[in-house]
Amino acid sequence: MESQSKTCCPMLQSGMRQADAEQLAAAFKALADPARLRVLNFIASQPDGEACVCHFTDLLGLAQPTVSHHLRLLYEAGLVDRERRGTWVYYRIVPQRIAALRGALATPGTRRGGGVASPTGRTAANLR
Amino acid sequence: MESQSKTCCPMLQSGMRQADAEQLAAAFKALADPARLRVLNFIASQPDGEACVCHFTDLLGLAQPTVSHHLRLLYEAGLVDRERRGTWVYYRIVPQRIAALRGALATPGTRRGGGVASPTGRTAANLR
DNA sequence: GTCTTCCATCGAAGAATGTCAATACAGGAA
DNA sequence: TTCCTGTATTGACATTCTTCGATGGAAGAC
Repeated sequence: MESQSKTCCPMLQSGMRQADAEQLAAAFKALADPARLRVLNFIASQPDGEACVCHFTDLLGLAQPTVSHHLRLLYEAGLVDRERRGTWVYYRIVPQRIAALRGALATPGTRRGGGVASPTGRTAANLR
Repeated sequence: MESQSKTCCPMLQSGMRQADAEQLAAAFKALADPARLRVLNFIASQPDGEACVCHFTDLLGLAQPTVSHHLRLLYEAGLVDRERRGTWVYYRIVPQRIAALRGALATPGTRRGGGVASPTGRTAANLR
């Protein structure tokens, strides 16, 4: 058998820049919490695509300030939009933003390996 | 104009259970770091779909134990697989796992709102 | 055997995050 | 105006995460 080569494998400098990685990571960080995922799921399950804050506390079993905190993170991440109507505040999902995250996980073209933000495709750029 | 109703909107109990949300959140948490995203992107950009650890330290500009820590998190999250060949250890992406996360962000059927793990579709169940 | 290289683990410091009680703010009703 | 209700903000605490230096283990070269 042929012996192992001296170096492990050919270096092929990747193209994902640090700034892109940080933006993408910030977006995924907003998803990386069960309470926030359940909020998003709940909004998406509503017939009119929106939900008011008053339901989230019961849904999550968390204190109201905690819920408000999570909603703020989702809002600042651009994943949800909000609108005040009278006393209540309604939240709805921003579909383009979700789609952008899905795109970052897409396998660009025919690449095997499951994707994750192509270096050349610059999928991360779609996020803002 | 008709006055606001006394309650904000009809409750529609969602179906995402806490356990599902926690599993999904754990997976997204593994993605929620720029270093780990760059690792995944780098692996995906390799012609043979794998990369050895020795390249990651230069790529990330982090200390070797830090890189090893991130690789461990990716491995424990099931996002990458590893194989020792001689002195070196090679990592490759687990495409099904990435696809499962992408599926959790998919809009099931014709639902508006961008998806996020359908309550009835049980996309989160595909993760393990 | 020893030496060297590559990678993982341990232990600790600092930063970030999740949670809640208390408080503040905004809008409608009386 | 005052009161009440729904939501956001503040401040504090506990937990988790990121990072690195020091150390340990595995495999090949000698």
